[in-house]
Amino acid sequence: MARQATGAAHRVTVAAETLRDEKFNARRIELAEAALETLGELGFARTSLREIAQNSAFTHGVFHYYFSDKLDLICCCVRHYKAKCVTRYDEVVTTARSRDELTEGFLAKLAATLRDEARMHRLWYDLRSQAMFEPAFRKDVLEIDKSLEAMIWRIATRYAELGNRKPASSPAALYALFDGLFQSALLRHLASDEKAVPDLLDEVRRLLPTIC
Amino acid sequence: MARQATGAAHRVTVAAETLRDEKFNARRIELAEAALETLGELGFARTSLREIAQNSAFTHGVFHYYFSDKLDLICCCVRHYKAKCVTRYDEVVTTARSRDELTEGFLAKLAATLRDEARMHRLWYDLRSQAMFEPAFRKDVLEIDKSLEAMIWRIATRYAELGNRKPASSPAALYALFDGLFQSALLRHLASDEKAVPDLLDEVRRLLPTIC
DNA sequence: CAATAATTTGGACAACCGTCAAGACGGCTG
DNA sequence: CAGCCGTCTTGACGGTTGTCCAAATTATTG
Repeated sequence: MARQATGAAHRVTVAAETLRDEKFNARRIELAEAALETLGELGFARTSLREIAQNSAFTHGVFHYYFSDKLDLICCCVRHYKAKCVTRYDEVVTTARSRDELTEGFLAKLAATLRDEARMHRLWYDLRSQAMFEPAFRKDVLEIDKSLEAMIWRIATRYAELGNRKPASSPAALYALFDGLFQSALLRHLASDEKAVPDLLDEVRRLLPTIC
Repeated sequence: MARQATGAAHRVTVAAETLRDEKFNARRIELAEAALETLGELGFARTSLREIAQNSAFTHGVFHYYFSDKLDLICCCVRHYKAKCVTRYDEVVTTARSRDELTEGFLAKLAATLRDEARMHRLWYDLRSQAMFEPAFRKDVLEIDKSLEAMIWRIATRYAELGNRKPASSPAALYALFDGLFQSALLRHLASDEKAVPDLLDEVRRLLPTIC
């Protein structure tokens, strides 16, 4: 393609290219979303491109057309997953007018996401573990981890603010605590432990006043 | 074999059987230990029986003779790994005569294991994530998690005792906190983040007095 | 020392994997 | 309408996987 076009012709070329790029990217996300279905069901280790294609409306060739290889696809999946996750509690944080309101709103969302999106969450933990082996995943995973930490920190600071206090520990420690609790609860929940969710809620309810 | 043997003959038969069983089991552990080498290097998803065999002194057929299938082998690996892990801090806990002594002993071991046994630890996180997909892993993983929680609890109660206090939070919350911190530090360490270990030590040093 | 059992070997098998490429399809442009 | 380009389908490829098995080897027993 004529990269050296100038003036109006150049602008038209550029516009057409960005349009195509956007379309291309939208398709990538469509495919990534379909792949997430299967990945959430089977996990990274057991998921093949063919299985992904079979559980979707696409053929396995399309995936190779839009992604350079399997890692590229899964990186795209992880990155896309991030955007949906990080804003989960933002509405609760901004609308809550008291500590109790924030607590109950947070706990409700926590329980709902643990129950309804267990497959996506277990995929996240799977991929985070994969990042310990596969360098190609690390950048994205570390970035998502940072933004999850920031998400927890927003909740904590708002909770503290509503009590005219400041959080008693660092963002890293707070995130580690909630992440650890959630991970443990998720495993128990997936193992059909009926008490997993209520136990998590009890624990968090007890913990919140002590950390802020 | 003559199961209905009685008296002395019976006892001899039983003795021979248990001896054989023990030998059989010892071999299983030998094989599991060899498998752990490769599993720690490649992770669950990328490890095949042939790869395990090639990186060891055994042929791939032996593994199938001692284990009914791949899951059986890996379950055995996990179970064996457990025994080595859980006692890591016990000596420090029993010999420490002051809070500072316990703190420094704990931190030293923590840093050492994060640096020297990173591969085994990442395998543990990998397998714990696999348990969220593979029911066959769940029982063993949940059991190990419980005993790791108990391990942390022993440290915490001893630390509290040395200050004539009681731990300020539940065993589950304490374990979640330390596990979360360790997991995050491990990922950063594997990503060649020089500050991963010192940051973890700082965080734990700051945290210990606040939780007991 | 034979004979029986336990262990080990290494190859065969079908199924599956990621990757690739040749060609078909359909819309857009000149 | 012809030709091109981006998109997509389909099937084939070499390699790897878990599993199994018959034969060889070693250990144990009578």
